[in-house]
Amino acid sequence: MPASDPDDIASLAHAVRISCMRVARRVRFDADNTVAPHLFSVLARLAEEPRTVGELACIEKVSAPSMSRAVAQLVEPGLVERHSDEHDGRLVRLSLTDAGREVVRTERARRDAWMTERLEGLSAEERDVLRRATAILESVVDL
Amino acid sequence: MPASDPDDIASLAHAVRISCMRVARRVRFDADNTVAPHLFSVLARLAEEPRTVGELACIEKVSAPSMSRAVAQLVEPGLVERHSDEHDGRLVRLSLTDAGREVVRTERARRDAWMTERLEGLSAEERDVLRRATAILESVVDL
DNA sequence: ACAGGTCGTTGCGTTGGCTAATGAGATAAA
DNA sequence: TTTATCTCATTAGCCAACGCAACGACCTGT
Repeated sequence: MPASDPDDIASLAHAVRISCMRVARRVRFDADNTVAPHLFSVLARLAEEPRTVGELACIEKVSAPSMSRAVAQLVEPGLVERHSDEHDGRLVRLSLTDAGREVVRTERARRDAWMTERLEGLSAEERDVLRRATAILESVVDL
Repeated sequence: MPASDPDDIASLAHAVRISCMRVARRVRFDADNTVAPHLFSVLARLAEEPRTVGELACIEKVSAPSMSRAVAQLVEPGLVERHSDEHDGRLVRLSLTDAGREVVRTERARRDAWMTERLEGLSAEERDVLRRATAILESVVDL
């Protein structure tokens, strides 16, 4: 049986990649963002847990100076707080303010709304396929 | 039956969105690109079929001037050709050169390689789920 | 105490995005 | 046919985000 046909897997890989990239693209575009995409990305990271500038720069794959500026833009409107580390004066601990958490919450709701709207047009079977697919994709990415 | 449970759809929407965005993110970061991302995106569109500057700008959701510059950057190294339209002198028909097609081919191979590698670890059933899921996602995005 | 390393910030050049304005060509009306 | 208008692509000029280089502040090891 052709279950492991290499060519088949390659074409599937292409299809999966294209689909995911298109979805991500649409989500980013359709959301007329309150916060700039790269700034929201930082907020989302800080929503997980407090971090330093260097950690954020590494996670977001940008240089330390770029992240430093991004953080400054989030501190200015009061979405992020700076705290100096007790044991190491060089470090700047960053965390969300209540306002920052609220921005993350509403922005996520808006992004999910776009997808929800489109999924409502699907059949129960199609949604079940997607449900199983997301579980598989998560395991693949986490790898 | 709970097939249309609104809450269920919302949580699925969130899961789908997150999965797709994570995959897209990983693909973008892991590929140390030969061609800049926004330029490759244009090449990929032209690989589908020849288009005009305006069409590309619309598809890629950028302004006409931005697309004009991007096209110029692709024409300069000989990846894209300009042809004036026979019936309408204002239009600039754009198409890939052989070199352009080669760039698309190798770049896609490199991007797909990451995904292929991970999909090889899956079972035939899991791959089938992904195959059906991509078809569904395409229809959802095209909507 | 001091030399070297790390963390964050600032200065500067590059690049891609936008809007406004321009030029070339099509199109419709007088 | 001539003129006005509209469309497409490009140019000009500005802004935002990035990276690199350089710096100041602060730890760490000798």
